[in-house]
Amino acid sequence: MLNGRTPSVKDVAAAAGVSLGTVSNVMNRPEVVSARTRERVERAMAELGFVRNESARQLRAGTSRTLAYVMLDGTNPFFHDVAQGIENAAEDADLSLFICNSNSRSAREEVHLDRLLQQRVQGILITPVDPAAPHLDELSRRGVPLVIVDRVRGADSCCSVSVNDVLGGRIAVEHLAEQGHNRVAFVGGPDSLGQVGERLQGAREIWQSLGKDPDDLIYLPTEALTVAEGRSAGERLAGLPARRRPTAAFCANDLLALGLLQQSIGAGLRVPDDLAIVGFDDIEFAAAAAVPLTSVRQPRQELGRAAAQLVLDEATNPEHRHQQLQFQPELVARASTVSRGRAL
Amino acid sequence: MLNGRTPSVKDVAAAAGVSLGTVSNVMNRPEVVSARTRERVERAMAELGFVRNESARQLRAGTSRTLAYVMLDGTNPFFHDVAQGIENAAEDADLSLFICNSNSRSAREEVHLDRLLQQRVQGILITPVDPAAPHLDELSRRGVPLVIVDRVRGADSCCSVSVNDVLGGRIAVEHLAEQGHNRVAFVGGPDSLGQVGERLQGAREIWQSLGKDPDDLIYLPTEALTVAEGRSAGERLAGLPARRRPTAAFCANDLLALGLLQQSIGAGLRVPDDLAIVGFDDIEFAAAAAVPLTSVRQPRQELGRAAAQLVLDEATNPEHRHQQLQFQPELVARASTVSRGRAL
DNA sequence: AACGGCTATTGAAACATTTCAAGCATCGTC
DNA sequence: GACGATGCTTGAAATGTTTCAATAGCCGTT
Repeated sequence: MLNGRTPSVKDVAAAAGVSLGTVSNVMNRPEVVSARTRERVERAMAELGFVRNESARQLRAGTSRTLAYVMLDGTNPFFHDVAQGIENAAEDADLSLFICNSNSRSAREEVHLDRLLQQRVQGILITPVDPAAPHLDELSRRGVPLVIVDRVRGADSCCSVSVNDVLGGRIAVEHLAEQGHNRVAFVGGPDSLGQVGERLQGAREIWQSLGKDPDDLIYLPTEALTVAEGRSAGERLAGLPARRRPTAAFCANDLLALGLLQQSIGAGLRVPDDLAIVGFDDIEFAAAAAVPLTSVRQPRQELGRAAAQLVLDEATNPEHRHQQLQFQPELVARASTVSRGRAL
Repeated sequence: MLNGRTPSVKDVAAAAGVSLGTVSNVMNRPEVVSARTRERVERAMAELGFVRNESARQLRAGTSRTLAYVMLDGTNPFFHDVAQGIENAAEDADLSLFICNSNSRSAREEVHLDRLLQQRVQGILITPVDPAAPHLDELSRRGVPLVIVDRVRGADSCCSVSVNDVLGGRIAVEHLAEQGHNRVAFVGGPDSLGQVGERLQGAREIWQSLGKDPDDLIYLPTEALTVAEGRSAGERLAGLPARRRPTAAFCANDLLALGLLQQSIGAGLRVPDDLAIVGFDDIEFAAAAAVPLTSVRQPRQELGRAAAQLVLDEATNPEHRHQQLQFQPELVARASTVSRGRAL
């Protein structure tokens, strides 16, 4: 009767001598069924090795038990920390988390979103390639709970969770100025990326308000936010004529900073004495670098957790209002900007 | 008639003036439906914004379109590279990939597996906390296609994909011996971890066959394979009396090696002149370290891709035989073992 | 005009669950 | 001993697809 099939509620019901509905009740509202039959049903389940079919459950109940996060760049540990924060929140709410990776490709992002729509996930968290992409509007229009992570989107068409990147740029450069640097490079790009633009803006603002010459804040553009690009920026830096060469660099993220650090040390520079370096994100490897990296810390896990809470609110609370949450970054000073034995 | 609901095949059929079955055919075997009606149906879908309900599809068709990977440690980039390899293979097969993370906790692993069973995923790839855990047998017994990644399991109860860790240990230590080191530390632990034990075994084998004194291969145990543990190992290393202190260290993975590297440089040692260091895995940050790290490379993405292919074979090919695939590791020599300007 | 062979479409059953109104005991109360 | 009330259990409908046997239409042959 069960020939090889994986057992269904029907089989359990038969084995326990009760009806379908009772088995379902045991799973979904155990309090309405008497202790005696509950126990009988549970034993039957265990004996048969019954595992509830989630597709059928979801089809009938109309509600799924999963959240999804579409991350921007799988090679950047920052996003994995964000994902971990989401996962923790999801675990608390007894939900599963689907993790996808767009690898910064808009087409791939769209494929993932389409599939998530088919899965009828409860909500989608995303760090988008382009926050203005029309396929994101599409989601809102469909009424899928949506939260933008680490970016913001025009108007309040949906929730977002981000970090004050302008402020991040300010504190990074302020720190360098305090250390006595008068010629500083900003390494990052492409500046069409929201974060890069804002971190640069913050850097320029504080530089100006400190009364420094704008020409002494040098923009060193990169093609991407990777270690390799950081190295290449280092080479360009070394190629500058000595009187124009900066004594410090503020990198738009830690991967760039690590690349720059590596290239500089390899070229015989002393860090921080010949070149001070500040990164952004404070990923785990920042502290673990051979010269521990000063960095602007974002509350990565917190970011993910907050985003998950927003998406759950949107999914469950009918009076939900879209919010733009913003966290404040914080400078973590380490050896890459502060000489050993030299007081702050 | 459609009041707010998300449209179903039925709505599409009505809008296009055809039957349910035809709409389904348009999606699943477009070749059997005439160009004219196909076009009509497709227009109706676009107008209504129809998105197929995957739960219903899966319930009826009995087959899901997802694979799952349960990774061991989300903080280790190695596993993300493996995941990327799986993802690529999944993409080629037009499947989605569910990524879970057990964070080395057996209980969490079990929760994930249970949920994946409920989802009726096509197959499960896993780097288990303990390859002998009974809940893995449970999966095999249920007939879920299963592949163990980066570990092996007794007998041929299921497929596995791994790297020859004994050989990895041999080539690492052989390389150090070639560089003239006569006193070498092995850093890693706990040695209940399969990889750690086998890498250590390989190290001991080659050490002996080179005719060196076993007492000069020093085992420095760690609690986990993390950067912090690497630093702590560095402190213990520094604490050894000079005549017993090794001139080289072979670390069971790159995170340990990076921690050791950082601690050593911070303590004023020159790498590789005072201490040569070899890691294992060749994660991206290995090459990017301030002293680029010599490491034993595992074909990480290849590992994932091969595992995905095995699981797909098991899922689709009735004549599938379990296989234990093993890749060979390869030494990547960099500055952490080879002095600049000194020929290999 | 009947027929056979195509191709394109249809209709109904099936998938495994949840939900809910209705039914059935059992019990205490008058 | 009738009556509600209470507490469990049941049976059937509903969810959105896919699948497949059956049918309808069409064309060319005889």
